[in-house]
Amino acid sequence: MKMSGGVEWAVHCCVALTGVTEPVPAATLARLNDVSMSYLAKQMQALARAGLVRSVQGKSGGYVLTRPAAEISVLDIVLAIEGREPQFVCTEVRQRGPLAASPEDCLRACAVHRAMLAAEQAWRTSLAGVSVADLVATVDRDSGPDVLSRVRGWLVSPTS
Amino acid sequence: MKMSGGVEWAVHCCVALTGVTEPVPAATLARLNDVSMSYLAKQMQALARAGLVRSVQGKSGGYVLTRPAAEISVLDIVLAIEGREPQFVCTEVRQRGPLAASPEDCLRACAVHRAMLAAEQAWRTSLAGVSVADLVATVDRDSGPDVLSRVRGWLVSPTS
DNA sequence: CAAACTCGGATTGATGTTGTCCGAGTTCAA
DNA sequence: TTGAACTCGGACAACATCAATCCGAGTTTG
Repeated sequence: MKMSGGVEWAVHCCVALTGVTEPVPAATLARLNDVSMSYLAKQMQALARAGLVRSVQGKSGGYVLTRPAAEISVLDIVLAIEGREPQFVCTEVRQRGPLAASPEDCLRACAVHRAMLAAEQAWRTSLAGVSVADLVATVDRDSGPDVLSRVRGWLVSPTS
Repeated sequence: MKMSGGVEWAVHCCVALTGVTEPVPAATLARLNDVSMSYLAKQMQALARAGLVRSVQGKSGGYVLTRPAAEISVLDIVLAIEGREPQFVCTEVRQRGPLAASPEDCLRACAVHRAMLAAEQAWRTSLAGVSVADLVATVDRDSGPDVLSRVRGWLVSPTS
């Protein structure tokens, strides 16, 4: 029930990529966050497979956001990294054992399953309501707009 | 990000234990659901450690609910099995790398962290709003009250 | 055209979950 | 009182998934 640590990196990378038009290599993003370059590359590949970023190969290649930040929700990123399978899988215990219910009585999901689905839906709705643009606005409000500006400038021409 | 399969068994066991005053052994609960006896015992131990059920040892021992079903939420069971650690752990990437923010600028949780916390809170709130008594009522409404009655009777004197 | 730089997937090690086992303790009955 | 059977409880392996790494395929650029 623990979320993959790569999700945090992926979200931070998406925030940093806002406002940058040139492709940014995975190695640059890794140095910015001081994390493993190879492993962050794996997360960026997952984002590319999900269509959130576009990968550009070649000498001055890297990753670019495919959509405006306002159209990328945190849920999109989480699903791209963690996968689309629901967190709770019902094994239909009511159809097993000596008092098994008949399959025709189990057309609707069982009560336990429905409670879990509702909770997961609430979770997804909350994440879907926050976009990368919202995160950018929050950071600007908290720490000032110059923080992200410096990050974007560093991504274009990294020093060190 | 996948929920432990033992959670499903634990919730079903709590539902089955409602209305039963005598202790029910783990072996009986395992046969009812046709699952591994030893592994279900592990889940029941976790419930006992969390104080949701009381374990009675000896010849006619077993497990009994400690509280009325209306006072046991699904969240209580999930936390007892999965643990109380939050699903998202912030590693404070903003304080790392060449553009690291100073610690005094990080007194409040970062925007990413807050979004994740809000989603997890929504998930917990949804689970906390469903009690075991609610699940019992739902099953009674869906399949009729005799289904759970037969289960309770079987738990007291199992055949086969 | 060649060289350098990029992404992409296949490979290995660490961590947590799933499943199993046997010993400590308690209750019941003789 | 004594014994025996039955219970829980924690310690023990097997499996799967996550974390981290490496090298090859492809592209751009000079």
